[in-house]
Order: sequence, then structure tokens, then C-alpha cells
Amino acid sequence: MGSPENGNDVLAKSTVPLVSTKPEPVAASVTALETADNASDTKDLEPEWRQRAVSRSLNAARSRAEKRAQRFIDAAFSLMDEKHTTEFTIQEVIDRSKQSLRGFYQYFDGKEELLLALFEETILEATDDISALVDQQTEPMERLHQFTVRLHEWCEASETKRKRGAHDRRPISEFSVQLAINNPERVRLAMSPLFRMLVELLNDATAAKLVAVANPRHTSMLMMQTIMYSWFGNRLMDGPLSVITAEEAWDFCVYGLRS
Amino acid sequence: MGSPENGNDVLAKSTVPLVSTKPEPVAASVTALETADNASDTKDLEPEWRQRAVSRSLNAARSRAEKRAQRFIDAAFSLMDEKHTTEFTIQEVIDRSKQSLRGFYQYFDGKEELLLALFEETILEATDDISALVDQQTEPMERLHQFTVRLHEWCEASETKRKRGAHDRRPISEFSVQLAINNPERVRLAMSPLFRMLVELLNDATAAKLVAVANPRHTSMLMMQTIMYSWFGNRLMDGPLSVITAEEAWDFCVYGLRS
DNA sequence: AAAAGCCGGCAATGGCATTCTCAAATTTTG
DNA sequence: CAAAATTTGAGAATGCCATTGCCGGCTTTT
Repeated sequence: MGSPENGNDVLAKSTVPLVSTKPEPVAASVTALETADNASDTKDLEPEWRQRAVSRSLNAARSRAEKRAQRFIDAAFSLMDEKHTTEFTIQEVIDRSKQSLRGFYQYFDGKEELLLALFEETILEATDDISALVDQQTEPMERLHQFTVRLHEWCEASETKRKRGAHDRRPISEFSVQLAINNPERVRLAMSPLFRMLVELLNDATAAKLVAVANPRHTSMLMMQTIMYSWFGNRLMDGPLSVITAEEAWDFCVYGLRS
Repeated sequence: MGSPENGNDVLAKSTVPLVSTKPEPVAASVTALETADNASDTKDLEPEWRQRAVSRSLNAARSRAEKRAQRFIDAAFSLMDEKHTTEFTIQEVIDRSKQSLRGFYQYFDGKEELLLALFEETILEATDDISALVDQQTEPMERLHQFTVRLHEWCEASETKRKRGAHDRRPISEFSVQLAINNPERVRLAMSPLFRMLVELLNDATAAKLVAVANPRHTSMLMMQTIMYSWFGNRLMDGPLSVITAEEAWDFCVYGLRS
């Protein structure tokens, strides 16, 4: 995986904690709460070194925690790559990551949280990747087009197509539907960077009078669905001869039935 | 695995396990197969009453079986209406249908088969309903339009919208995705009447030069997805203020980004 | 009315997620 | 450094369900 430290402004705001880090037991905070309304004053009165020490300690703890959580996530990704499904057991994740069951539940509220984390991670990667690609274009329509094609790839990506050591993303694509049903809010949040990008691209194209949509957000969503879940339609057509390609999805989005 | 409820016409020709008892007839049929082209002669030589008797017996058995199976299905539908999910337990189905666990597994290979049955039933109902509506129109585009709006309703249909004692179909819509992932072939088969209707409507519109699509089947599938699963997008947008309506889906399908 | 197959009730099995327990290991603190 | 506090590992225990097995009564057939 590439360096995840891409300081994208748009993303920064909506970044959701990958792991549910259990609130660190900061003993001092208990006493601080008694003088709630002047908490900042209290802080200022404390020697700076103390804050830094606490901060360092917390950072150390967080770093350790992140490393541990990451091992679970890596194990899960590798299991998915092998089994092409999200139906691995927690036990398998434990075994592969060489950590303990207890540890797992310390870092994730349950299996769904783990899958959500995988989903978030994937969306972030995809957003970076697509963003970089789109930025190579200047024409609004071409930017939209690139967005479409690449996003389609990300969601379709079968084992044979994977490049750059990326993971098999089909299992996640598949499970994302389930996720969206049980936990729409989280999924919405996770997808928002991607969604925001699309809305922007669409707005740009509209401004340039290259397209005309009544409601950019609604249209974006319809487009997003069409692109991301065309694999679903493929499952439902006979023969592998008939496969909806990225270009077909694109044409459908742009021209509808007038293609 | 052979499901016990295969009352399929195609299968009727082969030996039916329900009443015929001995394995000997199988051996006989093997020899009969050697002289394949006079198989019908052989049939004619059997006394007709015998065939009718067997047939009547089978029909009776089938009828009884169907009634029993139907009770499971009714119970499942009613549970879905109440719980708004397919996550009821088999035990609940048993209790409500006042039948036995044993009976359940005699008629369905498992829970997935039951859900598949609900799905099939729903699709058939929907197809009839939509078909009747579409046939009230003569203009190809209006036919397509009606198809779209009504199908959207069928898939979206929340409790508040239900009429005519129809069931809450959201749980099935939701689960159909899962179903399509685990069992694409069955789902494809179940959806084929609906799919065929859409392809025809689209072909008619194309013939009338009202639309122009490169690949009717692919476009139909994209359209179908857009219509049937726009509820999915709704889950992913903030606030219930923003809801993709049937008309929006229709516009998107027809005009794409040029609406 | 005996034989044969069907059926209801219900206990048993098995897979898996999630929790619980406890003692060893590690970190923090005085 | 050593006691106290916290984290962690190992894995047993629990709970939920789907699915199977078993047996004694109940029809239907012969």
C-alpha cells in the first residue's frame, strides 16, 4: 500500500477513526471536569511539559494501538484475497494476525466494525487514486469520464485485473450493500469523499454547460450507483459474454436511452 | 441437492420419487432408453386408468404439499411485514404457520430456499401487476414510463404506501442482493419475466425510433438496476428530505446527464 | 387390521460471534 | 527498583440459530 499520509484537505474533515480506540484512561480529566467551563484556563495553568508528556504518552499508546489494529486489518484483507468473500471467521483473522480474540474485541466492536474499516480504507485508497487520475484532465467531461471508468474498475476489480498489489475488492463491494442496509450512516460517511468529488465534477460540467441536471446530488447518487454496482447486473445476465463495461455504464449515464 | 418440492413439468417425465417405490422401474427405463424413439409407444401400451390414477394421486399429493408450503410462505410474509427484515428465525416461521420444523425442512432445503420462494412469488406478482398497467398504454415511451414508475414502487414500497394488502417488499428487495450474490442463477431465472418485459418495451421504443440504444439487453439491465435499487442510494444520502423519486429515476434513464 | 410411510414434538449437533475469566506480562508510579 | 495498575493472551463459556436425528403417534394403503 502507498503512503496513506496524503494530506487531502477535503478528506481530512471527514476522516473517520479507522479503529474504535477505546478512550484512554486520562485520570487527570476527571478532576478537570469539575471546573468544566474554564477547562482551557486550567490547561494554561498546567506546566507545558506535562501536557507534552501526556500527549507523548497518548501518542505512543495510539501508535501502538494503530499498529495492532492494522495487523487485524491486514490479516482480514489477506483472507479476503484468498477466499474472495467476507465470510471468513474472526478466528481466522486472529490466527493469521497472531493476536488474541480478546485483543480483537478490544479494537473492534465486532465483525461489522472490522468490515466497515476495510470498506473505509478501500474508499480512501480509491478516492486518492481516482482523484490523482482526474486531476490529469482539464476538460470537465473528460474528468467525469475518467472518474467513471476508474471507479468502475475499483468496484469490479477481479483478481486477474489487480495491479499494484491492490486487494480483491469484490468482496467488499458485495458486502457494502449489506453494510449500507445495517449501518447507512457509517457507510454514507465513508463514501462521502467520493460522493463529494462526483458532485463537484458534475457541478463543473454543469457550469460549463456540458450537461444539464435538475438535482446534482440526486443525479450524482444515481450515477454512483450505476457505476459502482454494474457488477451486480452482470451476475444477473446469462453468459460471461455479456458484461457491462465501464464505457457502457458511462454512455448510459451520459446519454441515457438516447445513446 | 434435490429439493423435495420439484413439481416442475420438465421433471415430471422422469421418475418421481414421491409415490413410485421400487428401484426396479429404473432398470426398466434404462432398457427402454435404448429404443429411444418409441418411448411414446411404450407409454400408450400402459392402461390409461393407471396413468390417470397415478396422476391423480400425484396431483393430490402435490396439492396437499402446495397448501402446506404455502402456509410457510404466508407465515414468512407476515413476519416480514411485522419485522421489516428477513432476519426472522425458522422457529418463528414454524410457530406462526403452526407446522413442524420437520415439515419445514421437508418442503424447503433451508432458509435461503424459503427466501428465494418469497422473492419469486413477489416478482411474479409484480410482473402481473406491471404488465396489466403497461398494457393500458399504447405509446412505447409511455409504456416504458409506466413500467419504470410502477416497478420503482414495487421495490421501494414502504409500509405506509402499501395498498391492496400487499406485503412490505423492502426486506425482499434488500435481501435480493444477497441472494443474487450467493445464487445468481436462481435469481436470474426468477427475474427473467420482468427482464424480458423490459427488453421488449425497450425494443419497441427503439423500433419506433423514440430511443436509440446500442445493446438493449445491457441497457435494460442498467435501467432495471437504476429503478429497482434507487432505494439504496436513498439510504446513502443525508436527510429524508432528499429522496430519489420514480420520476427522477425515469429522467435519469431517459436523458442521462442531459435531463 | 397390519404394514408402510407421514408428521409433530423436541432433543442434539455444529458453526460462529461475542463474553467472561484468570493469570502472566508490561507499563506506570512512588 | 518494587508495588500497583493496566494490558494482554489463551481459551473456556454462552448464546443464537440453522440444520439433523430420533421416536412414538397418525394416516393412508393393501
